[in-house]
Amino acid sequence: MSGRITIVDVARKAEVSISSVSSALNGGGEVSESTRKRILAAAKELGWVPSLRGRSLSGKRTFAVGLVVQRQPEVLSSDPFFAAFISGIEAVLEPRGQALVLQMATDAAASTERYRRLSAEHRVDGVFLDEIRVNDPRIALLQELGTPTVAVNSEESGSPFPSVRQSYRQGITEVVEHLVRLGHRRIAHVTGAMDFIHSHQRLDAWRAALAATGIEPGPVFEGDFTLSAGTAAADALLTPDRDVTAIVCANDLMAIGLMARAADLGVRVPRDVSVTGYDGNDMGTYLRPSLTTVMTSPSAIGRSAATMLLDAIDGNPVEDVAIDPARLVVRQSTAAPPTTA
Amino acid sequence: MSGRITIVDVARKAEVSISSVSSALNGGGEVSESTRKRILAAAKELGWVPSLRGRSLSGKRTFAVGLVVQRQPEVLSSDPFFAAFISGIEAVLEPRGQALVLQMATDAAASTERYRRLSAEHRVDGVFLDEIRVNDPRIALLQELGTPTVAVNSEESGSPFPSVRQSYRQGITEVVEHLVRLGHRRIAHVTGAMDFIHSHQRLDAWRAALAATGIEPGPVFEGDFTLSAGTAAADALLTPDRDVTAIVCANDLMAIGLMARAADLGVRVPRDVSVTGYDGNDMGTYLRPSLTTVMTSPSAIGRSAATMLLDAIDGNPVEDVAIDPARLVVRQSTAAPPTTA
DNA sequence: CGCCCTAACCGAAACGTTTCGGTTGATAGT
DNA sequence: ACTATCAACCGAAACGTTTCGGTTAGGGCG
Repeated sequence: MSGRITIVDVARKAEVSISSVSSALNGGGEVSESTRKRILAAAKELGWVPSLRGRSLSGKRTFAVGLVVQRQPEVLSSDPFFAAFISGIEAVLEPRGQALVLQMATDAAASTERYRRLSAEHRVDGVFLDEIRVNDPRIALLQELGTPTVAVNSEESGSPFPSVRQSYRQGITEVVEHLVRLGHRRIAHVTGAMDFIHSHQRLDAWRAALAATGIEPGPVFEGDFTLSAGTAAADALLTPDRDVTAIVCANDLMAIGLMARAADLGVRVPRDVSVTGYDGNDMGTYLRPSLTTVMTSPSAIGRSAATMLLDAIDGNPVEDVAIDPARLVVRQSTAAPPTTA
Repeated sequence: MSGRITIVDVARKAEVSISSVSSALNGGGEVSESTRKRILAAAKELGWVPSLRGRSLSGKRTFAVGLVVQRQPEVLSSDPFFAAFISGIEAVLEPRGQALVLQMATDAAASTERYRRLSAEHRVDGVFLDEIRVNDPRIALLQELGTPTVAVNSEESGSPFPSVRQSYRQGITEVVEHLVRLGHRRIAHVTGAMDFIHSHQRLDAWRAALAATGIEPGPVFEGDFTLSAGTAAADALLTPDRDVTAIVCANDLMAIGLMARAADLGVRVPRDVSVTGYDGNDMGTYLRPSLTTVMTSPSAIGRSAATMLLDAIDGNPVEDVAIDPARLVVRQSTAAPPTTA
């Protein structure tokens, strides 16, 4: 109904050619100030908004960017990362008239396929690359497609795309130092799914921080970032003859799952064992005990990533961005180890 | 780089006209089986995918649908509803070659503005209308714009758009009956933000269920769906001289916040007070005590909504859909009231 | 006064599809 | 043998912009 008016109607009303209308809007060509005003007035009066359809065909731009998230629905539903990440992206996109195309994929094959189509159909001008995996096939694909891309927390060297990163080292070092200062000497780690590079990053950071304090690394349980992995970790680590007094989890969800199972096993947190998470999930504040964790900034990451991507699309040079490092937040789930030898 | 090939290249390679290529793909016109094969082979060999740019200009279709979510970032970050809802939508969209444009708005004005632009720019073929508010201005707007729209959990009569609904009555009735059966006679309610229609729906259902059992409604605390509203509710309802023995919360987040504060106040759940939520947040399973709640089906709602919207866009008649009602899930946070008079 | 320059504006092509009326050659009917 | 019919295919317009080369009128200059 309302979509009928086009640039032609505006041109007719303002008594100019359509090329002048276009120039008036985009500030491109030479239009006198008086006619520009007349044109804008006519456009406003008619309620004309340039159609993206015509615009993108002509201008080779879509004014949209893509994000493909690859998750098992299970993890997704309780993971707050993406909501905040996306809201950061949107905060940048909206004032610039861009839109976000969000797609979901359940496995790696589906995920690369989505990127391929996004690019082949010209649905977006650029994409975000997040949650990078070991030997991630999307990297080669996006390079081959030539689609402008911004990576999130990619590896610190050799990433072919500009990247925004929030350092995990400091936060995890702070966690370990915090535990050591409390007196812990036997500190375990529950990893994320090991096909993600950030699982390795966090594991390595945990090892390095322990090495720096001269303490032997405790047992490592291989998790997968899910709540249920946390309960499995509890079963594995909280045996009656355990010597572990603290457990560093690679994300909050696993820490929460672990604490739930600990309660079932009669292991008290933090009195019997200290537990830490990673992310800064709101929920952690409302657990009892509340969760000591490392606070990340998904929204800030989204803002930076979006800014970089739009710059890259415009053909401007883009530099890597480092967000202020994720930092330790001490809450109730950590305390001195039990004094019993 | 790879985006250069067009329908013209395919036509040339297959030695036909571009209109035949188009027909071969869309199954529309009359093309012999042999040439159709030849055309498809040529297309495949060249790796041609029809450009959405051209397609949408010509066909007046964008092959995208829009969702605007309006939330304070705070709530969003820990609310799992949207992730599951979106994944349900995507499950339907993807096989049909459609994409989801996701936008975020922080207040009502921004939200209507996003819908307006989405429509004016022709960025999408239709939209979802979710989290409907009392006197929601988006309803009149979308009617005026004429954009195909599917509503989620709209009011049961007088909605101008086809709607998918999951009944809340049964679940809340089950909650109340469950509590009454346990022996509770003084049952409070913590509402959501009262500008949402579903806050009223849940409040009314709570009242009705109590009325049906002949019990007077207990106190009502006006919350806003956030974790911190839950703690405020705890402070208001868990006074030392309280007579309330059970609290029905309008969502899980508030129940979780409430339980956290209850623990701080030394009020034991469920021994001193029973608490229930609404949604079926995964997290509720991993709290101790775990949360008795009403399990909703955001993913199924998303699937139905997407199916309906695509049908509406195709001009097919669309009927309202009712998802299986949300049902009570009993976990640890509910028990018999304390026996002390 | 004639020339060139420039500001201001216009016309038309181009972008990549779909669609629809038109053409062709073969087949069927009488 | 001639025409009506039909399957198969083609040509060109249309969708709504942007862009770029071209035109015009006016002004400055020698």
